Amino acid sequence: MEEIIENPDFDEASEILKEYLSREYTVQINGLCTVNYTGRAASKLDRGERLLIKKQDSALLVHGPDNYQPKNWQPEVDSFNVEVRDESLVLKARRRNPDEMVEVYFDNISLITVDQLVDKSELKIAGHEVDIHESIEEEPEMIEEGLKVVERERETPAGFIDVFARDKNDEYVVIEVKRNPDYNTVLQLQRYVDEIEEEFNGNIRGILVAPKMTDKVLEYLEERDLEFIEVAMEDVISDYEAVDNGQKGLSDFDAEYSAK
Amino acid sequence: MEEIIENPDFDEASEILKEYLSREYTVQINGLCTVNYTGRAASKLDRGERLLIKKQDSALLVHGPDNYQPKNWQPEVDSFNVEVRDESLVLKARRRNPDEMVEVYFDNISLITVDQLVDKSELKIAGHEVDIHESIEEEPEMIEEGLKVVERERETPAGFIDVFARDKNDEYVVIEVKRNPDYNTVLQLQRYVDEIEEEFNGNIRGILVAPKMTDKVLEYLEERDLEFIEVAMEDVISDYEAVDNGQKGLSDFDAEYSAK
DNA sequence: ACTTTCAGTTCGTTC
DNA sequence: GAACGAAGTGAAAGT
Repeated sequence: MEEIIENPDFDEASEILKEYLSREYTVQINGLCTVNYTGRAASKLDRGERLLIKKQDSALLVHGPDNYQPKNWQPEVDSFNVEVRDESLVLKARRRNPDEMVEVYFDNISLITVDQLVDKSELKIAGHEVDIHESIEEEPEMIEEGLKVVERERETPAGFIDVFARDKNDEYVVIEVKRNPDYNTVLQLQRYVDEIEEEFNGNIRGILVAPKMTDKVLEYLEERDLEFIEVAMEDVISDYEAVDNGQKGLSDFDAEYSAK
Repeated sequence: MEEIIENPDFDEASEILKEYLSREYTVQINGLCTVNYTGRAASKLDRGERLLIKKQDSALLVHGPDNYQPKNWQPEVDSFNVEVRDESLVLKARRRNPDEMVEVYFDNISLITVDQLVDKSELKIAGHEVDIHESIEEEPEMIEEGLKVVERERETPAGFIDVFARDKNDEYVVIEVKRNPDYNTVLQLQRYVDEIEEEFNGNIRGILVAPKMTDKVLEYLEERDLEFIEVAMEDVISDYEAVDNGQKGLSDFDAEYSAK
């Protein structure tokens, strides 16, 4: 921990910020401030107590007391500017491309901490659409008995078909995989089926594979004689093990106290 | 500032966390940890130094040293659990609906701060799609000389038309507004035009209005004899004033030092 | 560098 | 509560 400063005056704060903002340090500022944003859109945030975080890659976050997402942010700041003016400390963070700026006017700063975090680890996520593709390719029978994958990412004039297969009767099957299927997914699948029917001059089955489904989308599918197969997320992430202590499921949780 | 504790041992940390996690305090923890997530998907994050934030509405964030977005999160935690086990402090945050859990295993904690932030202010944003709609309605000639709005949100079997208007020759015009237009936007507009042409039995103009455009989407438009009008974001947010000191644009920024 | 597609999307509004 | 669409979407992969 490089610096921990409680209730700094603006001159002191300004000095610290100028020293650390543009370098690879994680800077946290708790304070009372107003915030303006101009760029792709425009926003203003009236006076309130907030937590500012400047990360080591120059990303800037303005967090309020609630909501998991920041009130304001800047994914990448090209230049910081700090000055003391009219009884307030002004922090400006600008980036080009797109040209946008976040301006923070501090009325009071209760805490500044400066730290250098070391974290080379990567976040590995299982359960994406691509994982479902792979599961199907490894184990086509999870979709349907007798199914054989012919080709993946087959190109048609309407785009790329996720999985192209043959069923147990040796008929062609077009499979579209979606994590969150909607009306457009159905239209897409229909377009693929139309293309393949034209190419092979016959009736082709179209199957939408997804971990969840809504009544409305199911209706659209049935209107077009398309099919739906549900895949359980557990099947997709089954080979996935948590890092520590075999914490694999949600079962061994014994709540001691509850939030809110 | 309620608490600032440097390098607490696990028992001390555990005590503080149990006291404040489930109450309306903002808790920040800097420390070395691994993180697992299980729920809608599954993820694991190997050992690294990170910043954890528990907000006053029980939202939980796990931030790494870079990237504006959190590595792991929980928008709303229903129950926290803290225990010291095998030389590590384990923090579990679970929510139901969807049922998911974030588990954090601390190997070391360098700082815990507890604060109560007061912020009732609302974030006001200008420049959304609805703002473009309103600008058109107030000043249709920003799109084209002689344009008159006939109806907004006109219903067709294909969905709702953003703006339905007549041009200076009294011909009907279908206007689709999009902040980030893509291929689907073009298809949508085409569907609306088809519907209106059927209803009025004649040729109808279709215009896509957007603050930006890509070459590819423009091609799609031209292939279908649809038109594109660019609106400047400045026109949409022109009546918008920043909170302090008349900071309206990006012009008065004088960089003192640059980031990265 | 631009385009396209997905996301533990999230976050609204509306029905 | 489900459904539909927008986001200062962001991020990644392909071109």
